[in-house]
Parts: sequence; C-alpha cells; structure tokens
Amino acid sequence: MEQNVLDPSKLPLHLAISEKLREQIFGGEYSPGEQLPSEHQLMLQFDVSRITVRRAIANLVNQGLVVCHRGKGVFVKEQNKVTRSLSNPLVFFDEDMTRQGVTSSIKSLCFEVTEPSPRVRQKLKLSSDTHHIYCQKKIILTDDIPVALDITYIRFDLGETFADELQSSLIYPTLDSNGVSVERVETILECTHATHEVSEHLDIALGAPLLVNRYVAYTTASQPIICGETLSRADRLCYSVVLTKNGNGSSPFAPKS
Amino acid sequence: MEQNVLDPSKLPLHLAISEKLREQIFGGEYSPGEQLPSEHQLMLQFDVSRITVRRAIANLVNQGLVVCHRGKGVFVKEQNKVTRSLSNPLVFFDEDMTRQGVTSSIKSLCFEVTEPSPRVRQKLKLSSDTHHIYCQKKIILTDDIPVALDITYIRFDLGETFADELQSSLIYPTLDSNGVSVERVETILECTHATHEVSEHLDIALGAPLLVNRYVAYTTASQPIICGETLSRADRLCYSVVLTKNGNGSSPFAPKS
DNA sequence: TAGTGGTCTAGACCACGGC
DNA sequence: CCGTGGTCTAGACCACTAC
Repeated sequence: MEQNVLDPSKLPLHLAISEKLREQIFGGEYSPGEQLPSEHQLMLQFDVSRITVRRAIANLVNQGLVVCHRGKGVFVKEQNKVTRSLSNPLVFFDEDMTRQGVTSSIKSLCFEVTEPSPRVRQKLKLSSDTHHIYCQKKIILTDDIPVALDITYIRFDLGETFADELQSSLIYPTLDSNGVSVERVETILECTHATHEVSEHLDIALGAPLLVNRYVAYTTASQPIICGETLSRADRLCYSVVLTKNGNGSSPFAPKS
Repeated sequence: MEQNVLDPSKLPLHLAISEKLREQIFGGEYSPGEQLPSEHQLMLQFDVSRITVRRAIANLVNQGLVVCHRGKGVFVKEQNKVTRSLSNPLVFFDEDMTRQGVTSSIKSLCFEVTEPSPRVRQKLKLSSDTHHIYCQKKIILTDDIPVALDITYIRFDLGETFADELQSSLIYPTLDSNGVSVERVETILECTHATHEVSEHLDIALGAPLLVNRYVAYTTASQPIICGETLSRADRLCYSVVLTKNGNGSSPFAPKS
C-alpha cells in the first residue's frame, strides 16, 4: 500500500525501490564507501518483503553502484578508475599508473609452451607445422587490487630467447630493451561479462562487465610476434586514445576507396 | 538430493545450474536463437524450486548468454557484433556498417540550444560568458536495432550555421562537407551500466553493459568544436584501432620525459 | 551472541504470446 | 484458453562478521 509513496507510475516495486536508492546515492545521501540500510531496515522502510528488497539491491549491484559484503552490509561503491593509454602501450604501463597515483604489480599465473590454437595460429601467421608457442597468463594489480587478467601468446623463438626475463617482467619492455621493436599494434576493444572462473580471479561478481582488449603486435617487417587479450575490470580501468588526421598507418579520416 | 548430479563441488545450486547450462550452450547443445527449456521443465530436470531456476537464468542473462521474452521463453542470444573503427570516425560510420553487411540509420531525439554544463564548458574551452550551445541526442540503429545513444554538444556558431543539415544527418560528415576540418580527436573508452532510462532507449536490461566513448574533436587550430559521448550496447558494438610507431600526435611508443 | 547477507522452499497472482 | 516468464509473499536455514 506504500507503493504510491515510492513511485506513482507502473514501475515494479523492486525497480521503484532501486531507482529511489539510486537517486539517493547520486544525490549524496549515501556517500561512496558508506553503508546502506540493512535488508531488514529496507523491508520496514519500504514495507515490502525481503525478496523484493534483495531484488532492488541486485539491481543496484548490476548497475555497479553498490557492493555486498556478507555479514557486514551493502556499501556504495567507490569510483576510482585508472586510465590506460593505448597510444602508450604496455611498455609504459607502470609509468601510466604511477602518474595516476597508484602502484601496479604483476602476479604471474603461468608461463609455458603450448600448442597454438587455430585462432592464435592465424593471428600470428604461423605455418601449419609450428607446434609450439609460449603462453603467459598474469594478473595485473593496481594498489593490490586485481584489475586485469592478461593472456599473451609469444612466438616460440622470442619466448625461448627471453624466457627468464619475460617471466619476471612485462612483455613489451623486455622485447623493447632487447632490440625487438614493435612497429604496429592492431587492437579491438569490446565488452564482455565475467565468467565464474574470471570472476574469481578478479574478485568481482559473476557477469560483471569486462573491457576486453584483443591485440596483435607487429615488428617493422609486418611480422606478428605476439598476440593476446587483456580482460580488465570495467569498474577499474578505461582506455584513452588520441587520433590525428593522417597520423596513422590506417589512414584515419580518409575514406577507403 | 540431486545436487551431486549437477556438481559435486560446493557451488550454490543456482550457480551449478547456470554453469551447467552455460557449458551446454557453448557445447552447442543449445544453438543461438534456440529456446531453452521452460522454467517448469528446468525445475523438474534439476529438482529445484522455481526461484532457484530463475536465479540460474538470471546468471545467464547477466553473462549476456540468453535473453528472456515474457510469454515466450528464454532464448540463446545471437552474437553478432559490429565493429566501429576509431581511426575512421563517424564520418564514415555508414560505410563502416555497410561494409559489414548491416544497414544503419539515425533516430533523432532532440536538437536544441541549451546552457552548457561546467564539464562541457571546460571541454570546449568556452568562456564564462558563453551561455548557449547546441545539443543533439540521437539513437543509432543497425538493422533497425538500437545500438547506441549519442549526445553531442556543438559550439553555438557551428550549430547555428548548419542547423538544418545537422538535424537530418551525421555531424562529422556535415561539418566536413562544409569545410570544417577535424584534425584531432581525443577519446576515452570505458564501460558503464545501463540506467533504467537508457535501458529503455536501447531496449536492453537494466544494468546491461555499455561501451562509452567520450570524445572531444578539435580543428587545426587546436580549437575544440564538438564534444560528447556515445553509449553503445556492449553486445552489439566493438571498437577497433590501429596504432603505429610515431604515427600519432601523442607520440605513441615514446616515453614521456 | 546478535546482526548481516546468501541460499532455498512452496505458493500466489499477474501480464504477455500464441493457439 | 494454456503456457510462458514477471512479480511478490512468508518463512526457513546457513555462513560470515563483529562484539
């Protein structure tokens, strides 16, 4: 009977409640880091069942506005995204981060030789008799919070040559300081959802949005040397690019004939 | 008592069920467009309550794997993303799309003069006595499905000069064909969630992921002329970029001193 | 021990789609 | 009309956190 108090329109109760809470969050009534009323309090406040309250909270979680901590409560999420420049790729990831006031580190998950999948084979232009490739999986952390899961495939000869270094540091800097010059990077940015497995690696909810960066890096000779993808927590990272007229090899701003 | 059939580990029932269904989807047991068993059938199949089944389906929805249609059923989502090149900005959006075999169209929501917000004022380097700016909101559709919501702010003098043309066509082409040359675009790509309002515009679920492209375009004189943001359905669009060494004005691959 | 959120149940009513 | 998913209820038990 209190529905009209929330919203006179035909919105479902759970939506009316989550929209109301959303307004309060944006209105500053609940600040980042602050705790929302408990489910029990919200039940009384809005005169609805617990399930409906939980549904409303789920709406807020889906919108990335709050996080739940079992045994503690629901808290307004702090928004502190870090920007990674695509124009300055991983070579200077560290500098990118320190400039933004956060510490960054790497947690290596594996570094091993595997059989390339057809997709990797195609991207790296591997001949059909190439059966070995290096694969490195790692977690990237900023301020000790996991932000990204990276899987990189490295041509066997390069991986073999610099194996020791590659295991303990970032790939681009290692190659760069060893005279392997990356001249071109093709990148596709898209957005997916965290699977259960990824959600555990990155400490996020199942289905939470991920920014995916799929890349192939080429040397001067247009020879692909590494490819891979970085799955980043969408709530912690964004990408920046600066494009200039006629500045790129792909002739930006120019119509393809 | 049937939990062990699903997963012997300690996964919650709803997760075990959604993971099981997920495997079946990826395994091809349910193809894109195909209908999943109804809630009632799943209740019997897994011997759980309807709420638990619904929770499992919600997990799949959150992972972008299925869509629900009231009165019809749950269907495996078709994956058909369209790629938009950042190197070939909106000028050639049409060509980008037709090359990928989809039709594109625009639905204009509004084109009006407003007072610039502090943020817009700063981005466009407007003096404090500038009180008018053009604002255009539009929906971008491919194959008659809404994919993006765009809000663009245009400097008053340009909006005034080309008002008629701007209302009926894309901004970049209009300016370009009138001799206003965009020399540089600064772009930030991030991911957010659909609010209730946006979710209705783009026909997606509340909280569904959005790719956000925030841009500022400059003329030769480093004068910002337009800025804005495009909110794209993450399930329908991705961005591509090609970066070349020393190819960009922002000196990519070069350490900042 | 008390309070929090996480899981799960059985059952009701409604709204939409298709027959 | 029936079957579908959408909303909502009351109530139970569990696991975690803090005191």
